[in-house]
Amino acid sequence: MIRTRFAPSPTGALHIGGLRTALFSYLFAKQNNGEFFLRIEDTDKARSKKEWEAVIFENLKELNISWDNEAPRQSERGEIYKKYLQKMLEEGTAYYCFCTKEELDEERDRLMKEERAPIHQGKYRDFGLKNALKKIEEGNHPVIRFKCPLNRDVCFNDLIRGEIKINTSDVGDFIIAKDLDNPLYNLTCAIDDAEMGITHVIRGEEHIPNTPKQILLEEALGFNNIIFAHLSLILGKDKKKLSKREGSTAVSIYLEEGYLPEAIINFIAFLGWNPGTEKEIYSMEELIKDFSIKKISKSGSIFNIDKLDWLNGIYIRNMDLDKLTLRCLPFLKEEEGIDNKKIVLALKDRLKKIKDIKELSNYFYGEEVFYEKELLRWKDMSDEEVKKSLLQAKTLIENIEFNNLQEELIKEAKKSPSIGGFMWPLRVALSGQKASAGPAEIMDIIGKEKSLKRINKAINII
RNA sequence: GGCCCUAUCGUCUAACGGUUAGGACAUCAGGUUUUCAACCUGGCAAUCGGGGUUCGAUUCCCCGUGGGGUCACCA
Repeated sequence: MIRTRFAPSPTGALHIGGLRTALFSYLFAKQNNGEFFLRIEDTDKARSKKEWEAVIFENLKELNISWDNEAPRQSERGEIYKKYLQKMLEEGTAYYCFCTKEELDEERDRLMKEERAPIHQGKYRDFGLKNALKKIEEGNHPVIRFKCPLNRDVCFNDLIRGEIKINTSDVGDFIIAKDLDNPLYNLTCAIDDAEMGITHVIRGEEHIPNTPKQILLEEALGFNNIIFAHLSLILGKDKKKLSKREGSTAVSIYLEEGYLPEAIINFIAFLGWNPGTEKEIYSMEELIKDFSIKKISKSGSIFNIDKLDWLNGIYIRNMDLDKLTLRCLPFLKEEEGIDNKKIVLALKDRLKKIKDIKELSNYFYGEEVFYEKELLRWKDMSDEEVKKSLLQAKTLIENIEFNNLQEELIKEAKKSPSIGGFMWPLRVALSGQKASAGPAEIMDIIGKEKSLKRINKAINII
């Protein structure tokens, strides 16, 4: 059975790149009737926070990405890692290293100066466990390094990039644990992937340099091989990797702004993948069906918010009105006699994201609207003409039922010199806006009394 | 700097080695509309450079160049 996983560190919000990794892993597992797991990589005790963990869970749920089983926390698996570490130490695939930070820094600087890769040369590689243990007894605190095989090519077949080959001389004796109780990423990752029975690891390109390390660890520990697929990065406008630190990369921000989960998923899926047809609107079910790891593109893609806006607009327009209204409610005011559902209907075509409705709906509420007198003027009308037009509208409105407003207005407008000359001043009188919903829609929402009040005010301004 | 990844319109991308290099977003123009949206029609716009291989290269190979990643007692 195919098993994939998403293994975030709870050191910050779920970000766009992480979401895509999770999504692709999820899609791949589900389309193969496999399992998709979550794992919390919180070995960095200082930076990991339970709050972030909660946010990540919450965001994934809201986006409809569900996982199998409960997500294990690495911080609770210390004994397991310890066992493996001891085994490696005994078998000699790992060793204690007593180099000090200063020593290491010095070595690093020297190698850089020599224009070589700053890879630790393994001073204590052959020191021997017995000697090391004695040194520990004397009060030294070593780290644990992997004893990397010398000058060997590590090859793996990346599902997206094909064969990748890295020589162990470019890997070096990397640190796998600070001590027996504090294992580091590469070790815990290799162990957990094996213990969880992960078959395919789909992750970001930044992990390519970690892959040979994990493969070497797999070998040393006698685990099965895992198949890797490395996704290209999602880039910012500056063509640099989207950084966790920028607020705008946090998935939660997009959710809060009112990007619909379906739209976000659809958009993210198309960042670096497409079905090869011209179909662009995809539900999660359709994605599971059509997704193909072979069609994932190799080059990085820039996060283009314009396209998200467009997609989100489509989802908003296609949404059931009641559901959409429910979504909009947090951004709308409450006023007696005002039907918010009607406001949503009147404005939905103008929304890029749900939150937009907050600004766009202001003029429906309250008694008065404020604006410059000049705004009431349609093209080169004179003051008298504007006033006359508004009076004409006033008379009409006083004498009709609010049933077929649009029809009545058009009928009346056709009697005047120009339709615009009638409609524009009326619309501005009602909304106070250069751009707004139509006068009929506004009056239908705010009612006769408020409409007349606003028209009267406009007449007085002129 | 070493190692690794990568290269088609501004952006996301399509194209068994043979296409007028296609689509979408953005943009521009027109239509519709009282305005703004929405909607419809149309336009502009790309194969990084140089060598090969081949009858033929966006596609395969090599070398440049550009971009990115990584080289932590972070993950």
